[in-house]
Amino acid sequence: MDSTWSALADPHRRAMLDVLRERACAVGELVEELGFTQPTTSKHLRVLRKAGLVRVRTEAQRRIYSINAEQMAELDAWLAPFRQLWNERLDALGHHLDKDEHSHSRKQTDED
Amino acid sequence: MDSTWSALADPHRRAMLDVLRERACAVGELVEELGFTQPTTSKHLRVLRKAGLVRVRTEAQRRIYSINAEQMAELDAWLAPFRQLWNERLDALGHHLDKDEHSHSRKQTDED
DNA sequence: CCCGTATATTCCTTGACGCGTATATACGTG
DNA sequence: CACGTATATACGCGTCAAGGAATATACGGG
Repeated sequence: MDSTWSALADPHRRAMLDVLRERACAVGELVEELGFTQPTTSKHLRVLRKAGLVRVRTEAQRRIYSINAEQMAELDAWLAPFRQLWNERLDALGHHLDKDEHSHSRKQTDED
Repeated sequence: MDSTWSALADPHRRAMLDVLRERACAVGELVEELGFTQPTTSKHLRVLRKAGLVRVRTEAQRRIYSINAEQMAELDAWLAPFRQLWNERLDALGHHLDKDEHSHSRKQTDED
């Protein structure tokens, strides 16, 4: 899914997921815990909900949000084929430690 | 890292990573394979590079891009604590299949 | 040194996003 | 039904990212 990844692009939303991973929370608890305003929190929760990353359970006036593990599993599913790459790399490091003369310690990725 | 996640928010860039996972590619090959224009491809590659998700190797005029497995591993590291959640869920399904009366089959996430 | 190939960058416009403020809706209580 | 609590939404604004077209840079060959 596309909205799933764009939902994770925002660090605030990842922080919310980190909290929700510990326990399901009402909106007000997230507001207290993270310090965002209530409308902002609700709007981020809406994005997470549309992305399928969280689900809601209504409990009187309160909305209890919790992680939707299945959607998180989809993220993991996309990541899974890449996992083989760093396993190979770790394996390679074990075999011939300095074959690439530590060239990976050069920072060539943030040359801006 | 923050730029790492925002880089993945774009489906084009995820597609590029999917290609690069199979084999390292020059820019031109990515252009052919994915059908984006050359400037667009270069710009997306720049984002991926700044995010640390790919690295470049210069080879005459061509720039060979490849996955940076270490940064992908960081994504996996963030995802890891959540993995426990769906393992628990799968485990729970195994033990008492319909304890939550299949409530997770209701789509309450895309109510927009 | 000029040229062709390969790639990066700039400029510009447009659309999406996040925040804050204000307001609307839902729910329980007296 | 008026009220307070809890949450969601609408609006206006500033910022930012993406795409297209044009241009600039790097490299190798004759």
